[in-house]
Amino acid sequence: MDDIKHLEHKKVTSKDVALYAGVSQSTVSRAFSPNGKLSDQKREKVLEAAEALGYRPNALARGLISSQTGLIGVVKGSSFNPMFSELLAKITEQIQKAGRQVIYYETGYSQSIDDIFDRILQYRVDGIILLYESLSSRLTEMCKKFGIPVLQMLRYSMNIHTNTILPDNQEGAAKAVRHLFAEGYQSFAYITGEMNSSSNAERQLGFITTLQEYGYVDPLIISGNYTYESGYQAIQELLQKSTLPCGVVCANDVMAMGVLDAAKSLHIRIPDDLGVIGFDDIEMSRWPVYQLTSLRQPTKDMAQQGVETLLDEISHPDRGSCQMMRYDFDLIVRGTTMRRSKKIENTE
Amino acid sequence: MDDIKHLEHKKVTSKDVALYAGVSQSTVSRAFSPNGKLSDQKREKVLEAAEALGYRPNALARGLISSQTGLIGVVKGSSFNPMFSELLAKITEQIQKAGRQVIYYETGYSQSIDDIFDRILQYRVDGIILLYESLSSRLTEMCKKFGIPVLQMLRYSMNIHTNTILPDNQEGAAKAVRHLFAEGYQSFAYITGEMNSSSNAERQLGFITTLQEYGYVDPLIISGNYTYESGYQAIQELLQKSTLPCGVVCANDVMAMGVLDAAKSLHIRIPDDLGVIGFDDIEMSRWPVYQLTSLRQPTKDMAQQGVETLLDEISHPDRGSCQMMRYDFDLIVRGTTMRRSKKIENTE
DNA sequence: CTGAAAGCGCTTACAG
DNA sequence: CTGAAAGCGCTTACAG
Repeated sequence: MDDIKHLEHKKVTSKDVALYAGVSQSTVSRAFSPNGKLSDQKREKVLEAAEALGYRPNALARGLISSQTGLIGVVKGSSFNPMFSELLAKITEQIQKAGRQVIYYETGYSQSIDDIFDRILQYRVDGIILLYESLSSRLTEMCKKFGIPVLQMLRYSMNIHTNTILPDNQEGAAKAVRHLFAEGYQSFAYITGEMNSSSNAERQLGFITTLQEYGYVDPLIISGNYTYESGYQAIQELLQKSTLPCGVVCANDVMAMGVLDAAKSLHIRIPDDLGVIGFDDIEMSRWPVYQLTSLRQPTKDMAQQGVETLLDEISHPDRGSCQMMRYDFDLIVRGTTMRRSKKIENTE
Repeated sequence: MDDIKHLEHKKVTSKDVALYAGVSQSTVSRAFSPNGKLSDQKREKVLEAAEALGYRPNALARGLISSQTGLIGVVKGSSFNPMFSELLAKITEQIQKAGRQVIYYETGYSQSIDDIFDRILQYRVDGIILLYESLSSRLTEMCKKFGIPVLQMLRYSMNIHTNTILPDNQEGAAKAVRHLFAEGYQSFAYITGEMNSSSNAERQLGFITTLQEYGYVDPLIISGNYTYESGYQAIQELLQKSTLPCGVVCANDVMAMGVLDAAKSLHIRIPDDLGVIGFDDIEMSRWPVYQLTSLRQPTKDMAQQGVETLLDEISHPDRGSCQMMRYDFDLIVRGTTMRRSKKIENTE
């Protein structure tokens, strides 16, 4: 029993450390405060005592009194897309680096986003990041009332004024079209993602308007839903309504792979008869069997800039900024579109 | 200016609500406590006032006094494997359902796991879940001192006594071998994952011991590292050292896909000449081009049981349990191994 | 440079 | 059933 009691010095407080070090409790507090002024001598004494007792300042008590909890609420929309996990990882990294913590929520299960916000606000987070999840005006209002900055990432909500970070979907699609054009395709098609996705809408718009610049009106649009199966099936409609060779832009990589696999089974030559581009540049795009040309989101930049912007707003609550920041896709060119470049290579 | 001040009734406390409702502050507190006894009449009054003022109890103050913060620290090892993201999602779901919050950390970046634990402990979490991350004995000791229960998932640390949840890797590999045997393969190979992975070690062991039961000693083991490329290359060694037909067990699906793609390029017939099984049952395994037989981890059960076990330990800190819980893989049979069953189908 | 004291927003015995 | 009061573990003016 004595042993156990000896081990159980769990709840060590600044008072205990003060007693042990022979200083006041305020001095202990100062030793652990970033901006606490203290003589080096005393600080060392306190730190030694703290070390000996296994003391760690209680972040809750700290947060309660200083009204900075160090907590950032991160709410992720539920989705199978690995890009979101990647972005979550990078956001987490940035927040950790800044000495803050992520309090994490995922929507789409039992909890509605309203319930989640209710909880987040109870924990008095310093700020909130929404990852692929949209914000209602009611919630925006609530955050404003509580003075909590919000950052939206990857999703755009109409009439909601918060800082927002998005890839430049329209320009990404434009890059895709220009590339296909440069490779010599003269017929074009776009396979859509889900209809309620703002990313899809912007990509489709970019596809259409860029083709208009080249004099193509009313290009072929085939309905998909971001799944492999929908890409696999899209090829039928494509063959009916378009002539080969054709350049196809898919709203994501997974669909593009469906297109490629279906095309192979029909002995359609890639990239000669069919050029294919996807969005996201997922890991598989590099695989020898696919060699898929794709548009990659600059997740690292977005995460970095996003966290920086949020932290900036936290330290300057006065300026209620609401910028929309767009980030360019990188076009990663691979075998599924290298029609002309390949030919040149071959004839050299 | 008046407008702004009017909007800025941010920090509403229980005191404000008490004043508004004409009751004492303790009464307000009771109205929001799960086990606070209060007359329905007063409760209603308080809830109305709270609603009117936009009051939310401060979880930090609550945690400070009740020494239950409602926070569960979740630490995920950095990895590209989408299975971990899936498990994270399901763990998060369970924790949310239980009315607690996830405070999330990811290792592998700048932060060492020691630093992460330092932060976690400052936030006085009620418990910690380690997801594919191993625990040192120093940290285990520390958590014990603080009285914080720890659950390990997907990784086994020697001599570390905490509750642990793992898939039954050895039995999973055994299932794979038995299935290949039933499908008529008489030659076998295993392609390994990374050497420091306990999952790989267990799967390899299951592969070898099960074959021994069938009288096969010293089966072919080919080195891989969980990547597509390593699977793609493994086929060369396989063709040199084994005879077709051969049944191949791969330590994960991604490698299995490398094997399949390489085999196709060499015109090896699947499943007649080569049977292939992977682990994880990732989304792509279902794709028509792969139709990969795979072993699926019961992530939902593991998440459910894991969170339940942890919460149980939190409410009963006395019994310092340290169980190892194993979960069976489900064998999902698809085209890459249906040798005999396929033949039967064909001849019918 | 340091200590005594007030207070952050709650919960919970303790009375009545 | 309800209120007054103590206290959770800190930070931070306020003195000295």
